[in-house]
Amino acid sequence: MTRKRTNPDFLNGVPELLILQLLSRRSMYGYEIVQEIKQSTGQVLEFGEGCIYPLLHKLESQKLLNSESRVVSGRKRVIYRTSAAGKKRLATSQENWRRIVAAVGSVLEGATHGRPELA
Amino acid sequence: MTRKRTNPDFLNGVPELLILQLLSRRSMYGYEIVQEIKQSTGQVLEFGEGCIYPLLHKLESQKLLNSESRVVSGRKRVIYRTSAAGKKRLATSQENWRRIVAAVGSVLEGATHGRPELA
DNA sequence: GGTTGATACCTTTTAGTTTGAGGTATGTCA
DNA sequence: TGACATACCTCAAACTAAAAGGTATCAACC
Repeated sequence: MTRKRTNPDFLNGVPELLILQLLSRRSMYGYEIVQEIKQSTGQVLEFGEGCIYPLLHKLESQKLLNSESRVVSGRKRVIYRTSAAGKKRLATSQENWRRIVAAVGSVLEGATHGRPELA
Repeated sequence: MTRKRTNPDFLNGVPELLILQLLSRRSMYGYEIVQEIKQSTGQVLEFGEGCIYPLLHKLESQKLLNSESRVVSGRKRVIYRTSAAGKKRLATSQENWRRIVAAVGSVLEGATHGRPELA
């Protein structure tokens, strides 16, 4: 309808973080990643192909991912995997994520200035 | 080169969430909010005035905030407070935040082991 | 008296990101 | 044959925070 959210709350940078994480465990191809994120978050996070594919290309051009092309039963697959540099980036990105989650949590739970009142 | 991040990772929508939260506890003015967020997060989050002021105006125009002008020792202050509608929005926004944090966490902590079953 | 810095408000421009819609092509199943 | 899932890809639109600039008052300092 009228509200078309092209850049929804709280999701900025999350696709990149998840891609680096998933591909550090095992290699996957784009379409698979889209499905995997959907499933493993119980449909809470759903990033479309229009989000994932450009990101894979960007991360690969930054040498954070390695890729390899295969043909499986007639269909082309491009298989990606997090590189060594990608794992470094993943580590700092994870830490950044946790720092921010903690900081937001401290405001939400009202741990401002020694005022441990009710929430 | 000094890369200029205009929309940094993980922060999308966070300023709005924090503003609604802070102003649901007590009324504050813009400049105060900027300082408060900086302090209460230990400098982890620092949103400039160019981010906060436009947001205050937007939230007020959406009736999520009430405002009141005062003059304190010659300086004008616009004091804001979260409205009833704003508290509703705050509640859903908080829940959304927690859902996303949990979802991302489930991927980040998702061990290398087998597949989790349906809930 | 003049300069600096902190307070307090505001706007404009810019860059980056997800979305959604669109496109191509193959294999499988009814 | 048609429909559908798979699997890849691209592009414009919409939204948001950052940065930098602007106005004005007051307190402190030399």
